[in-house]
Amino acid sequence: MKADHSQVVAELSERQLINDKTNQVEDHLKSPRKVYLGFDPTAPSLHVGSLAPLIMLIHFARHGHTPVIVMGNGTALIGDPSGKDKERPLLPREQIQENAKHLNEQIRHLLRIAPSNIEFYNNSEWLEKLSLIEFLRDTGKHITVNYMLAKESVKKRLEKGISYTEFTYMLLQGYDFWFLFKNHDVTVQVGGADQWGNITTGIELIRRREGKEAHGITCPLLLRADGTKFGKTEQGNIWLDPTKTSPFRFYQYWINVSDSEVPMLLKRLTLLPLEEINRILQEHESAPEKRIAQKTLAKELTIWVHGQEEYEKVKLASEILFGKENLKRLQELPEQTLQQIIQEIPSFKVQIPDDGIPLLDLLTGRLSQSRSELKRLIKSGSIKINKKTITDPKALITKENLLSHNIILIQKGKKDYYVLVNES
RNA sequence: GGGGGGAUGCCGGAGUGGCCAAACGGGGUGGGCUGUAAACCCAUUGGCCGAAAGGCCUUCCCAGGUUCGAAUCCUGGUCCCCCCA
Repeated sequence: MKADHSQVVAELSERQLINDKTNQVEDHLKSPRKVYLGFDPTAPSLHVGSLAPLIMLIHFARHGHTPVIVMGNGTALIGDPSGKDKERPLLPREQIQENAKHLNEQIRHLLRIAPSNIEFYNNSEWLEKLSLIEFLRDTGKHITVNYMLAKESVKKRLEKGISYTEFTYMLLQGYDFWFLFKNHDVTVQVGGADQWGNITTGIELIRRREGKEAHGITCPLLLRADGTKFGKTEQGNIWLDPTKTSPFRFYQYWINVSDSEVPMLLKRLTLLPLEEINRILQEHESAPEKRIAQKTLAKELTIWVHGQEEYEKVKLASEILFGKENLKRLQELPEQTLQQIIQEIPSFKVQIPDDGIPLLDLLTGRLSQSRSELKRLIKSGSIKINKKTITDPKALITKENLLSHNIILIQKGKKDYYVLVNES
C-alpha cells in the first residue's frame, strides 16, 4: 500500500482512466477516503463495459481507500436517462431483485482482488422510505430546474421527450450520494463518463445541504476505433456471466482485439504495472504476429473474470483449435482434457446412422436453421470437417469421420468451432 | 383547431401499375491477403427445392378493394413527423 493515498489520481491519469474529475480531488485524497460506485440492476449480468469503473475502484483500494458498492434497487425502479435516447419501460420489482442478486455475486467476485474491506449498500434501504414531501423539501428545493435542464442527459432528451420520472432520476442519485456522505462518510463517487452529470448533482446537493465538499471522478466509456461501444458484437453483448458468454468466447473476444486498441485496453483494464505493459507492447511491436499483447490482455481479463482454472482451459482450447497441428493433437488428447475443450465451445449431440448422413442435413438446425444459408456456406468453402474443407452439401458423413472420443470437429469460417458428439 | 409530409428488407434510403425479393450505401456473413490484427479486394445477405438453368412460397404499417397483374391506385384504420394558430 502506497503512503501517498492521492497517488491514485496520477496512476488513473497515466492509465487514461480519467474522463472528468473535480478540482482539488488530489488534495482530498491525501487521506484515506470512502469511494463509492453504484450499479443499477437493470440487467442480470454486467458486461465488459463495467470493467473500467470496477478497476478504477480497485486502484482506489490499492492506494488505501475504501470501496463502497451501492446496488441501485431503488433507482432501477425509476430508470436512468443518461446515455439513453428514449424513454425506457419500467422494470418489474421482481426482475430488479433477481438482477441485483446476480450482480451482487458478480461484483463481490470481481472485487476479490481489492486489498481492503468493501462496504455494500442498497439504495432501496433509504429511497423506498423517503416520502415525496420530505424529498421535495429537503432535496428538490436545493436544485433548480434550470440546473437540471442544462445536464447533457436531459438536454439530449428535450426534443424526443422525457418523463417526469426519468427527469427526477439525477436527484435520486444525488440523494444517494448525500445520504452516503451523511451516514457513512462517503466523500467520493466514481463511475463511467455518462454518470458525470448525476455525480455532480450529488456533489452540489452535499454542498448546499451540508456546506461541505465532495468529489467525483469518471472514466471514459470504452469505445472502439469506429466509435461503437466495446463488448458489443453482432451476436450481442460480451457478458461477464459465463452462462451468457462462455469463457471461451470471452477469451477469444480479447484475443481478437486490434493492435491499435490493445495498448489502451491493457492500461485501462488490467492491473499490470505500466512499465510491464510498456515492455509487453515493445515486445509485441517487434513481433506482432505473436500477438503477445492480445494474449496478455485476454489472460489478465479471463483470470480476473472467470478465474485461473477457467483460463487454463480456454487457453488450451484456443491453442488446440487455432494451433498448427491441431487435429493430430486433438486426437492424442486425454479424455479429460478433451471434455474440457468441448465444454468451452458449442457442442451438439448427434446420432450418425450406419449408412451416413449428408453434410447439409447434419448441419441443419445446428449451425443454422436456414438450409439455403448452410448450402451457400458449404459451397463457398467455409465449412471444414475435422479441419478438411468440404464443398459438397451432399457429401456423406459417416462414422468413419468420427475422431477419437466419438466427436467430429466442425469449423465455420475461420473462428467458429463446433463439436458434434456422436451418441449411438 | 387549420395545413402538409411520411411509414419499404438488420439500419439508412431509392422505387410511384408489370423488367421488384425490391437500386444504392452501411452493417453482417463467407472467401482472398495477413498475424485468429488493421486496411484493402471479391462474393453473398427472405424461405424452400435444384448440380445448374430455373421454379415455388412468404414480404414493402394493418384490413379491405380496383386490376389479367399492386410496394406502387382506391377506401377505412393505426402510428410518426413538420408548419401555421
